[in-house]
Amino acid sequence: MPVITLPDGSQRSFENSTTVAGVAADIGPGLAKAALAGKVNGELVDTSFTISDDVELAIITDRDEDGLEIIRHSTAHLLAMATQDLFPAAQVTIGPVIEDGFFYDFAFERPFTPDDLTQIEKRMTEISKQGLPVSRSVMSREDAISLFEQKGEKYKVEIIQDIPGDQDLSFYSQGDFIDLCRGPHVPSTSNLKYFKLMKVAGAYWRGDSNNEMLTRVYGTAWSNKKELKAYVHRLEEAEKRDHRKIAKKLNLFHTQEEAPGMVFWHSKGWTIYNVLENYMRNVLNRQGYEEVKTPQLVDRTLWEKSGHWDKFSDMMFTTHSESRDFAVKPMNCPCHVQIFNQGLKSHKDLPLRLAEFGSCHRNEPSGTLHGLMRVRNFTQDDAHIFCTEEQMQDEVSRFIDLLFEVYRDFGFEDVLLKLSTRPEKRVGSDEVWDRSEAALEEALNSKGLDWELLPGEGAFYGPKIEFSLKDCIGRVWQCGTIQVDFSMPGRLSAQYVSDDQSRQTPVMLHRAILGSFERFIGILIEHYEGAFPFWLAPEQVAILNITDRQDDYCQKLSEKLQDLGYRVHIDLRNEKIGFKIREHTLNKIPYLLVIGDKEVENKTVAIRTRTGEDLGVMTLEELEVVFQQEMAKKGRITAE
RNA sequence: GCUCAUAUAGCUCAGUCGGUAGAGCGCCACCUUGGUAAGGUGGAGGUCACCGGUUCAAUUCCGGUUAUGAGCUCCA
Repeated sequence: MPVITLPDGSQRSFENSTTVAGVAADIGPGLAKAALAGKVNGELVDTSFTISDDVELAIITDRDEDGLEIIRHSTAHLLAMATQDLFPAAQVTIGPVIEDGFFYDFAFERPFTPDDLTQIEKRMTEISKQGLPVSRSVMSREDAISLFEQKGEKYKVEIIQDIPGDQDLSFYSQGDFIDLCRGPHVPSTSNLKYFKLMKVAGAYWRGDSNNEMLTRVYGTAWSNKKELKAYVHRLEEAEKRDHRKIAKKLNLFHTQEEAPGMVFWHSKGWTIYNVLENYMRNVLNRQGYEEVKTPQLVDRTLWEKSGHWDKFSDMMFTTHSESRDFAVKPMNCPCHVQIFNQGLKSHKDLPLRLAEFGSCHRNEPSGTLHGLMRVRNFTQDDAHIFCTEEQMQDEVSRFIDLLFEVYRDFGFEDVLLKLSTRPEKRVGSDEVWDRSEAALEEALNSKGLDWELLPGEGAFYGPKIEFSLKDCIGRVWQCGTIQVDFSMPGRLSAQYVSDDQSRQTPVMLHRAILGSFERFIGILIEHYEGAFPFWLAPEQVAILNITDRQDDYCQKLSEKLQDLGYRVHIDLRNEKIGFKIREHTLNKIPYLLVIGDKEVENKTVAIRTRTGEDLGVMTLEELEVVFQQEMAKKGRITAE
């Protein structure tokens, strides 16, 4: 006689064992219809789950986050069923839930076309309308293997064979479709109504590029029509933020076939770049970094010594002169060690922080290039900190503080942190890896930061923390990083004299805050949707005359503001004021100064923002105050 | 690098079931001197990405190349 405790604390008792669906029906017919699954003592189960003991139970509907996830998971099954209905030769593999939707990977003799997707989606709707019951069953491994072998589903057989242990496996079927799955699933295909297939793509079996490529179908699913529509709308809005589109409109940069993965910076984009570089230069100087500059072309032998040639030679651009091989530098660190190695260093010189805005080239695979986010020629706000092992922790900690301080200047509050640990292919002893991983982890934990562990994702020479930001459609891009390196200083013979006169090898920390200027600017464009805050805007203020009677005044005003260090766009064209305002507003210039006879007479400016706000008329002195406040604020979100 | 898709004027895009192309915006000239998101008139501008094939004829069909886009793999 089970007693069931519901989330609100109320209890219901039943004569005999019942099911989740039974409890829902007991509460009310509305809930019975809406129930998608249950949560029994914190564990998600199907509505058909039998309850015979006293339990805590929550009925899951499409209003719960868990409910939405179940809908997406079940929709992936619906997709697989529809696909096999239409293309019986297609083999099923995996179909997980992802952010905003799901996908399913199929093995088929040819990739699906957009037309196929339309057909599949139509079939999914039909199956949904049939309201096929979804039922769970349990099979032994042997039975499961023979069943799927008989069906010719060799990928499923492989998956089943890889599940460890001898426990029975659960299966879900709807109509004559059956799939291996842990579940839970919705009780009926009629619970799946608001979905849309989004795109086809290739994906490697088991994520390994040595394996065959499968056809992946992406879809999205929601609990109601409104949410589905909102999602589609959100995607359309995000597309407008695409940095490649905005860059064209605002004339920031372009790329062309002759230089794939490299950027032709136009004047306006390059202005932003320079503002960023000078900003970082100031930040780093204040933090005790020394700026250096090292060669673009360096003899192959240095890259062999550093270990990079071994791992990355095929991704380096090389050139040849006077019977020597050179590589265009893919990174700055070996060069910085060369500077460190000039002159005997003392422990009193540490930590020594060498910074360089070094332009690097990497021959990234063509398929990975992406606007400004992934390029073949980029410049990092790169620096290497040479320090003792004792100093390492403090340097890492100081760096993290600095990074967050810098990010706040751009209004970034949402930063994803990841700690990547030792990969299979690596240099250095396990003991050294233990210590460096612990140092990074401790630095994160001591600040109480949330972070994600990525086992095996570290660089070959050491573990790293990555600081990532999201682009307009939620893709995550790594920007900042700090990496511990116990190996390269030794490989390149870096040494210092310790306080006991012995020669020691320093630890090297590789670190960048913005990461590549290219990528960071890409993120900034999307973050601000092209409306850069005053301190970053390529043109900060536009001066517009009403008629040519005000030309002289406008010229003098422009010179004055330029002398004060502001970036001025002066527009004395013979156009109507409305036309000019529209144009410069669309170009997202933060402030527009309108100058007519009245302003000339009173030595004032009429000021208007790009958001259409009229700030009235003010003197040059008052204007300066406005501008100074803007400069000081940078891109910070003022918390009030 | 892999899979699929795409490539037409400076930009956004239409079009040709095979007979060498069009719109809007922008650009140029002239008129207009106009007070807060588009004044008027006229004009110029394209080897339809590149290389081959089929054809009397290819921007259009087919193949290849390059670049771009989405995803996968990779990212010192």
